[in-house]
Amino acid sequence: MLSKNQQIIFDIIEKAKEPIKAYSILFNVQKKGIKAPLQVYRALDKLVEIGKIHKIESRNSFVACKNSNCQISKATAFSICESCEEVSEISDNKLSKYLKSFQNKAGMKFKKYNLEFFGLCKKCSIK
Amino acid sequence: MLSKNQQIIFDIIEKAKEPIKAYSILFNVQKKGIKAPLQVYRALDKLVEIGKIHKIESRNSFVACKNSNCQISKATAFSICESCEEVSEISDNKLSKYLKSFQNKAGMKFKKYNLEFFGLCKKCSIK
DNA sequence: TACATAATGTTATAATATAACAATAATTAA
DNA sequence: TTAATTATTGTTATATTATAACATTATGTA
Ligand SMILES: [Zn+2]
Ligand SMILES: [Zn+2]
Ligand SMILES: [Zn+2]
Ligand SMILES: [Zn+2]
Repeated sequence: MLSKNQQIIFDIIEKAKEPIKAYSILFNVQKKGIKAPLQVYRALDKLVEIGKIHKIESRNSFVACKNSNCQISKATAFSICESCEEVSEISDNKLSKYLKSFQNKAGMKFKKYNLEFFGLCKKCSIK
Repeated sequence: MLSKNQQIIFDIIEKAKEPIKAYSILFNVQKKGIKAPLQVYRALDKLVEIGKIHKIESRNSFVACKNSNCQISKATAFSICESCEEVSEISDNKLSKYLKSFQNKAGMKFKKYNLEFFGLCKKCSIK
C-alpha cells in the first residue's frame, strides 16, 4: 500500500507517459500540498525501491514500470531515442534471462542491473 | 590528440583507479590552473565522446576506459559493488556481441548502450 | 593570408539531490 | 490497549551536479 504522498507522486508519473523529472513532479504536486523537493525525493526513493517506478539514470528522470516482473527482480532495460528522447521499457524474456544469469569473470553474482540502449526511434530515423 | 585541459583531466581520471566525480577532479586540478567547473565538464564531455573515459551514470562519476574497443562502439558495461562502490568495466565478448546486435520489438536499432550491474564484490560478500 | 573550427577563460546561475531536526501516523508486540 | 517501533511527513537550509552566455585564444586548413 502506497502512502498519501507516494500515491500522489506515482499517479503523476503514471499519467505522464514519458519520463518526468523530480522538479517537474514537484511543480505538478504543489497544488496538492507537497511543497518541498525532499517530499518528492522520498516518495521517489520508495517507489523505485518497490519497483513501481524506475529511474532513467542517464536522464535523471522517472517512469512508471510497464512490466510486472521487474518489481521483484530489479532488472530493467530501456530504449532511449537520442533525438526525441522517447523512452520505452524493454520487455524481452531472452534478454532478461541472459542478463539475470550473467556472471563476470571475477565470479561476482549480481542482484540487479540497469541497461539503457540509445539510438533513433522509428519516427526519428525516417526524418 | 588531447588538448592541454583534456590531457590534465584524463591523467587524473586514469591515475584514480576508481570512479571520480567532476568536482573532485576540479579540486585536484586547481593547482594546474583549471579553476571553473565548466572547464572540467567540457573536457569530460570530449573524453566521453572519444571513448577515453566513461560516465558511471548511476554514480555521476567517471572512469578511464579499460578496454580498447569501446572507443568506437560506445558499448559499455560495468559491475558496481553496492557496499564498497568498487566499479569495474566488464570485458566480455559474448555479452557485447549479444547486446550490440540486440533489436527490440519495435525494430529500433541501437547505436550504443550502457549496462550497469549491481551486487556485492568478492571482498564484500565474504563479510 | 584568411577562414573555419576547436579549445579556453570567466562569471553567473540552473538543475538535481541530501542533511538535519521535529512532528505525526501506522504497525507490531507485550 | 498501551507501549514500543517503524514508516511517513513537514520544514528549512544547504550540498552537489551541470549548463548558459559571452569573450578570447589557439589550431587546422584552403
Ligand atoms: Zn519495470
Ligand atoms: Zn525519436
Ligand atoms: Zn571502455
Ligand atoms: Zn565491495
